[in-house]
Amino acid sequence: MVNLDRPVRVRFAPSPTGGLHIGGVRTALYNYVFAKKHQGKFLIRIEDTDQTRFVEGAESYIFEALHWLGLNADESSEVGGTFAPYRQSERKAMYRQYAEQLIESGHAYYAFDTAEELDLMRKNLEEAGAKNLSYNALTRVNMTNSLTLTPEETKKRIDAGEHYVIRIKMPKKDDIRFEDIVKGKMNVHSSTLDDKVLMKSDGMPTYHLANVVDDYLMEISHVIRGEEWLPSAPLHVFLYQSFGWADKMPQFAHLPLLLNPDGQGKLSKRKAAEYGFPIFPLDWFEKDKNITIDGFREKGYLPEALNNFLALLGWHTSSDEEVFSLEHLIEVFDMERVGKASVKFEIKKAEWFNQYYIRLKTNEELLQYLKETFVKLNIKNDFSDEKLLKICNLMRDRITFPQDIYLDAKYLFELPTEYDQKGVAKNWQGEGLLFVDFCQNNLPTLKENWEGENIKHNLHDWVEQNGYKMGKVMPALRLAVSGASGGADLGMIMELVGFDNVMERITIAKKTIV
RNA sequence: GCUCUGUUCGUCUAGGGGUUAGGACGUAUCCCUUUCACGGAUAAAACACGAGUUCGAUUCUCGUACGGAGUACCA
Repeated sequence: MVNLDRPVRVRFAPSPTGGLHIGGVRTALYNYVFAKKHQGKFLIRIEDTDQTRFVEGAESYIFEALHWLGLNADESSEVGGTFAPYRQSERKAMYRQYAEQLIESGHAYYAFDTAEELDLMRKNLEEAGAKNLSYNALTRVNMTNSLTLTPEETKKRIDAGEHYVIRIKMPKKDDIRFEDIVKGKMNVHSSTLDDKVLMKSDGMPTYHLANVVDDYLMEISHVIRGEEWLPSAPLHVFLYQSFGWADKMPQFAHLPLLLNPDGQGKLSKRKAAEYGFPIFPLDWFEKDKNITIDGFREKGYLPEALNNFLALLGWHTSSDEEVFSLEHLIEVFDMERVGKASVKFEIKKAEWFNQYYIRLKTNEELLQYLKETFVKLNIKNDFSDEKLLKICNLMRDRITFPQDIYLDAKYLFELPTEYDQKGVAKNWQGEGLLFVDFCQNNLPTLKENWEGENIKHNLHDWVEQNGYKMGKVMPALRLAVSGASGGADLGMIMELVGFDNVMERITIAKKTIV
């Protein structure tokens, strides 16, 4: 059950380590929608406690992506807020006191073991046939920490500037229980958990500490995150208890993971590329490799389509309704209806949504896309807006992406360079050729009234007068004019291309097609 | 390995002790059309397996199989 006893405040907490994974985008979406649904606040907190993984530009990328999707934060490192700062690196100083509080209350301890010693411990444990290789209640008694050292020795080492970490002291036997909104009742025995590091030797907190402290301080009511966090949730619960914050503990909701289309593993960059779809919302430039990873936006996906598609990956209403605007999603969303099972990411439906939302656009909006495409592909054209608008109208029902207005109608902008093979074999003969000749002779009579509908009617009349079969004859003309066997209304194509151009195309076709 | 977790058409899912197991995407066919789309119609397509409980189980329980996650001084 979703607990709504206190003001809803949720956070999306990405790490600025690279492009934002599409799974993270979905997490942000669910957080946003949940917050808005309950008149709550949606915050974005940057979890940059790992200085070695920090990537320049990743944070601004995250904000740009979320803005594009309309998932704007009420509080964040970008817009600020009463709980600022919202960047953990800027909160560094405040974590230590909490870690020390835990040491004082006996819930944590200092540990001086080096990486080598840790490796050695694990190796020995493995050789001894131990099934649990972790730093825990059993093994900590053999390690170098404030539990095995005298207080004096511990102090001496710290004062001497020796590197140390602070670890949680996980109880030997204790049941840790909590209720997850999507997974239900959880019960984990503390003996299966380890003494996770809370404070790193560089003075930075680990995710676990920072996350719990910040969620508490920022009065987060619900933690909505990916299922990969489920195994560490008991640790987080234990931290709340250890701090004495049990009554302020947020409610957890662990979202099912997005899997590769073949179901093998978490959705990965590699598999996404293999299956030919983006995994990042926006283009992401990887400096070290000097390559750009495709983004949904640049591929032509509309934000409303992506949101709609993502919303349905792991969530569904009890009705058959599947088309939701963000606003509508906020109305109908219900966290309790989030599914438990992981979800395979198949792009097909996203394409369908894109096509669907494109058809909802006005011709004027499509015109903007067309112009953007021209700029992007460096295409020059001397068509008037009036003409371009007609092109948009002509193409709107047959495209999946905005750039298709141009890409699928190239023949409107340039002379055909090749002719559809199958079409030629099938239609460039007999009646078809006769009809093309007929058109070549008679089209000039329409020059003064060169308009799609008029051309079409006359074409139809001519077919009838000559006793030709429409299906035999029109494809040949189409071939001559556009080079293709399929496509938009031929009359309109001819109007848009223009009389002189059509005549030229027919001449060229007769010369070129053999 | 260990801990956690999951399993309804190809995919996303609805449903839930007695149903013709519903929808959407995709696929196929048909209608519309000069063609391609759009639109409309139709079809093929699923309860992982085995026990138990029950008059009855896809639905509840337990196992099995298979999948996923975690297992760092990363988040």
